[in-house]
Amino acid sequence: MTRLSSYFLPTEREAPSDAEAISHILMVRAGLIRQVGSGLWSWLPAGWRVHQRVVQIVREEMNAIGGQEMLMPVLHPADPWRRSGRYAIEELFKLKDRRGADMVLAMTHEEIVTLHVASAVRSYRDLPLILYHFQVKERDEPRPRAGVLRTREFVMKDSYTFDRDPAGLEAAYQKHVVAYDRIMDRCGLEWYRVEADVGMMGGSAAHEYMAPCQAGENEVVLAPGYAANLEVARADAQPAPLPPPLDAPEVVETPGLTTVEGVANALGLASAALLKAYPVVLDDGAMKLVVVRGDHRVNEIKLGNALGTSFRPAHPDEISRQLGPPGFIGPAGADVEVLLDEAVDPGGYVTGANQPDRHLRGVQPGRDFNYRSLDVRSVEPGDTVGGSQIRIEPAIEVGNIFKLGTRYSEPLDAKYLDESGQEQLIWMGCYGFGPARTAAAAVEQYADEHGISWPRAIAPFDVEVVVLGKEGGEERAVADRLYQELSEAGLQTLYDDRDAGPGEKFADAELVGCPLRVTVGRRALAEGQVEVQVRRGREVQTLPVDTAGQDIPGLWSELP
RNA sequence: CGGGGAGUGGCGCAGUCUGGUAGCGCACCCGGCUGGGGGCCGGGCGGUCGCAGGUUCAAAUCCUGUCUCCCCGACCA
Repeated sequence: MTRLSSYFLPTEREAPSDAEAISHILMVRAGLIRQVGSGLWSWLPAGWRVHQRVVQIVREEMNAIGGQEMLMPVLHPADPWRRSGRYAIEELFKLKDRRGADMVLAMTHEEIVTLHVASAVRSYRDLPLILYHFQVKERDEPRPRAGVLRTREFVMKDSYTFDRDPAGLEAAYQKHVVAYDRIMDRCGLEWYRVEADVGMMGGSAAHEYMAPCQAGENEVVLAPGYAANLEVARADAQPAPLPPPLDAPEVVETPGLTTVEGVANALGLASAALLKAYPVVLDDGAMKLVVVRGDHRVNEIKLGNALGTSFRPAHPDEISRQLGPPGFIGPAGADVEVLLDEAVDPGGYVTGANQPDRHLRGVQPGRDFNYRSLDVRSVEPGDTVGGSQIRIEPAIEVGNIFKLGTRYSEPLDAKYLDESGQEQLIWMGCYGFGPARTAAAAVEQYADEHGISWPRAIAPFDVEVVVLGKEGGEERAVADRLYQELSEAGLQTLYDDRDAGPGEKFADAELVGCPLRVTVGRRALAEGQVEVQVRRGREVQTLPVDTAGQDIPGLWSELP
């Protein structure tokens, strides 16, 4: 029984002045969320209903693949985090208890769940396991933003799988693919499963579930049969327009021209006819010269993955000492290993001459310098995959699945005995899902100029009954009865029984965005009808009063 | 962390430059009218102007410090 006259749904006519993202503006205006501090949000009753609906869908799908729900605390002793090596993470909230013991607020639960499994699992007979919980995560984000899109505290479903070997992990991973695909479909979002960076954590595979929308912080690269995070995407570059080859490199004077654009303009060439040199220093102190086409950009994540180690850009003095004047360096004659991007086709290019105010033209990879070939560039609009042009779209990451391997079982000593009595490390996977981001993504994807338009599976209410006319009038009696009938038919119904004008009620209903709005007013009632508006598209139809209670549930079940 | 911006009733804002004891719209409360797209009339409630010092006869306004929030970028195990 939810009557708006006594329900805490504080809608606002105006957007918060500091909000930019659509989901931020609308979720606040619709009375779903309220800010407490930077990156800290309360969920008001209607907003929490949305959150809980997403949670329930996730729970059902996790249970369907054999997940076992549990609950672990948010406050942890620091020790397990020291053992796993994650205590140093800057985002980790650290505090002390009254005795001065170091504590942390959990950003995820690998350490704790692994310890439980380590202490309870003895035998291969105890595996596999899928454990999960819904729990608050705490992260001291450098920059929270856009309402509930990026917060310092949020509820996450995190599941962890424990298997005896890589094949078992693969099976657990595939189960999560199935569950997550279904979750995304059921929530009514547009989504992509994309290849993702496995990071420096040494995992072997990762995918992200992305909901495309304007406020997204990630970029996904799409082509028929292909979807990847821009961080790791590979594609074929458009060919570079190159001048005719030269028999040998020639020096050209380029005084003061230290940018690709400047040199290209001065020589009347396209940027793609130049090579860009990017000196980096690896962990072991070795300098490498990364070379990409002039119109391309080095992708530091791909570069790090290709190198298998972390690195930093070389300092200007290091460049001067080992290569030449910054702005005029190039691979020809360089005294460090050259890592040439795969998108550099054979041909003669303009490069830095490693001398002040000079470039070389007609430099050919292989002939004029030796190199190792790697894919280290960011893909760009115009690139193709399998002959089709790629699209690059912003998206919100709402879920991720990740093969951890033995990253945690090793430091935390999670082992089992196999059939031959040998101790073996447990193979783990971890899988996150954010209900808050799912809700925000749905707002972003389907909002129109009137407000939110929820997918029916995650709307705060299935249907909103709006009654027009005075207290005690016939409209009220009909609406009261309809509200009763819809509730009994199993629809979660919000009843706008406030003493307010029609304009205000319609505006609020469309702002809050329940998939159906039923209007009981004098005009249609005179014909024995009520009006039903489908929120998405705002089309209105009329139904006979007498059968509306039976017809509306069917209508609702047809909605997206 | 770098750059930019903002803190004045619940929300959105003006007032600050040029100091004189706080105002507008919406919301809210009371009464009446109205009743199909945020309606009208009348009467009200509500603010130590983020905080702390200082200057001054007098500070929302000037000075110093500090806290908080937002946006862009960097970062995001």
